[in-house]
Amino acid sequence: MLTFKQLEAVFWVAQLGGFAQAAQKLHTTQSAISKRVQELEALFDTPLFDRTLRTARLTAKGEEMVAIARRLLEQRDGAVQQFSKPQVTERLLRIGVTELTAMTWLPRWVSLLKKDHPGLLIQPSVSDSQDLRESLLADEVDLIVVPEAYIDNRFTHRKVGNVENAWMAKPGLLPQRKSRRLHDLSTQTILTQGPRSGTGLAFRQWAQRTGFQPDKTIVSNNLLAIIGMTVSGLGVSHLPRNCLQPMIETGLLEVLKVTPALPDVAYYAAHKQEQRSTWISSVALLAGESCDFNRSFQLPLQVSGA
Amino acid sequence: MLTFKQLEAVFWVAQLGGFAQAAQKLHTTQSAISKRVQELEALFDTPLFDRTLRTARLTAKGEEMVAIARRLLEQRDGAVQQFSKPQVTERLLRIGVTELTAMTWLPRWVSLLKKDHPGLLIQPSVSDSQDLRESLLADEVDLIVVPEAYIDNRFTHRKVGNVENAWMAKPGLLPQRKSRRLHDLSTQTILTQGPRSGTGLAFRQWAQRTGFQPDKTIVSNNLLAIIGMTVSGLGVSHLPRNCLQPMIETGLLEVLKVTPALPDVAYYAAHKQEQRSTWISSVALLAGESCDFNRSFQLPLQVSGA
DNA sequence: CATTCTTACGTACTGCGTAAGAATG
DNA sequence: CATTCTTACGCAGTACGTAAGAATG
Repeated sequence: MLTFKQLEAVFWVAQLGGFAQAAQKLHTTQSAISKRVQELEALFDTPLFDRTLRTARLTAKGEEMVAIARRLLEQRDGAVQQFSKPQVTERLLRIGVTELTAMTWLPRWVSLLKKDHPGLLIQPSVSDSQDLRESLLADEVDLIVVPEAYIDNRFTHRKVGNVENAWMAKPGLLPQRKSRRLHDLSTQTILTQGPRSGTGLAFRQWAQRTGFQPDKTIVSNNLLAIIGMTVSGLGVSHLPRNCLQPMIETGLLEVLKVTPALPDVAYYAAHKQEQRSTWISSVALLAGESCDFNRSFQLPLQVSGA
Repeated sequence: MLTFKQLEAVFWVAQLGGFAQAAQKLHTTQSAISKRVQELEALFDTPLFDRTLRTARLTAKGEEMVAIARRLLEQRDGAVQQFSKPQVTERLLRIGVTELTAMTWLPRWVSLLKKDHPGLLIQPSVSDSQDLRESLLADEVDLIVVPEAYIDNRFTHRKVGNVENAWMAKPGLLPQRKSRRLHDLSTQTILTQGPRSGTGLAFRQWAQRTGFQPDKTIVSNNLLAIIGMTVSGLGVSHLPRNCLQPMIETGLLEVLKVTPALPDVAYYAAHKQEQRSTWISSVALLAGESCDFNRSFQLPLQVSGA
């Protein structure tokens, strides 16, 4: 069983360069530290320190473990700190959105919020849907806007908009044709988002259902990166249609008519049902009013000179 | 002391709706679960379950704790799984970049990589600099491109480029003037990135040194969101200059001449020094060749209709 | 009165510290 | 031969299981 004590041991040994120093730091003895490290080594059946030298030197696996330990310990300390502080400032509104929202209607929403609630401190953070959902559960944000799939009974939610998707590619990448079947795409490199993203998840599930299995894929966790790589002709991707209209009109992207068509994705604003709820509800309402995934935005990326 | 056992207890009690079920799941007794939960409640001096009901119901704080527990346990399991798998596929290249890189020269880099290494599976992930650094340490990515501040002795690194920053705002937001002092900005709302971002960190340190203390700030973790809000006139921000040239030319943004000037930020490609290094080095070299933060890209955002 | 959680108590065991041992430079 | 980590061993405290108690619906 992995424990924090073990992680603390390897971390501080690595940090301070010795078992003795780590022992002092953790208010225990060298012996205990040695044991905890050995437990960890036994657990994963791999040495973490090079014992041939007199002084403790990390192995490659040890380096990795230290990095993992640092992360887990930071997570723990952060969680403790967050949980310990009794209340968040009342005039701070932390909203979480995905990239697509950030690119389209976030500014308008913030703008309306500032007008309706002057003096309010707004903190918009952008992340993938799964991260946002977890942040909301852990009370790290007050309200999120995510695809339907990430909505949960525990949240109060309200639909804010719909996103229409389409297959896109660099014009000329594929032979010109009126329309095509999904199968025709499977030899192409498919650019898609990771499983932590709403669009990525929806696409994966849809691909599963339709039995679509592309040969090659490039996976990224970032919409803009996908768009950029698509524009550069690195592959075919499924992208929000309407907001990319200008890029289609200027000939940077081409919409591919493919059957069956990609599904729409519905977006919801969600927050916890608590005391602040009534107030937060008005924020969610404003989200619904300002939401517009179809507003066009222009070429966000250079065309690669490859 | 917070332990995984305690977290597992509250998590599974919440998940399965009872102490007895959780006990079964964790191969122990109700009594032990009860104790672990009580330890946690004592640790934070707050009830996690409502004991007035016959069946276990979470309190508000309990909900929060469950979310925190879920996250920490997921982190742990992920770490274990990652550490347990002996080796990553040799033909998979996982690169980590910041948003700015994703928006400017990532597609070109990927394009060159595909040309030089056909058949290579490329996985670009986009995140903040601190995240990327941690991911590299934990062997979750093979190579990252981040600002100088996040480079570490443990990494092999190579400079790839330089980013020139400037103060920007929506034209007309501030009274027209040839040039201004930093002090003149302190009454404006400052849009800036969070402390986990390279630019955000550099700015904070710089602000500290120059004694700049803005009245109001809007903090986000996303460059695109900052740009969007700036274009919408929500405040003044420090942004990469050259790549936003088209937005300046089309009158969406205005560069403010302010003394003292904002510092440049140097970007480096970094990777661990290991067996694969020689190969990875060539990837880093290509990064240096394709890097160009000054390539213009056009308006990535709608103008807010607020 | 059945179900669900808490409390009490005796036990087993894990993890700790002391101190001696091994290895290195 | 001093320093650094490991091993051995006995001890102590912790966490556990059993079983009885309290509270709820």
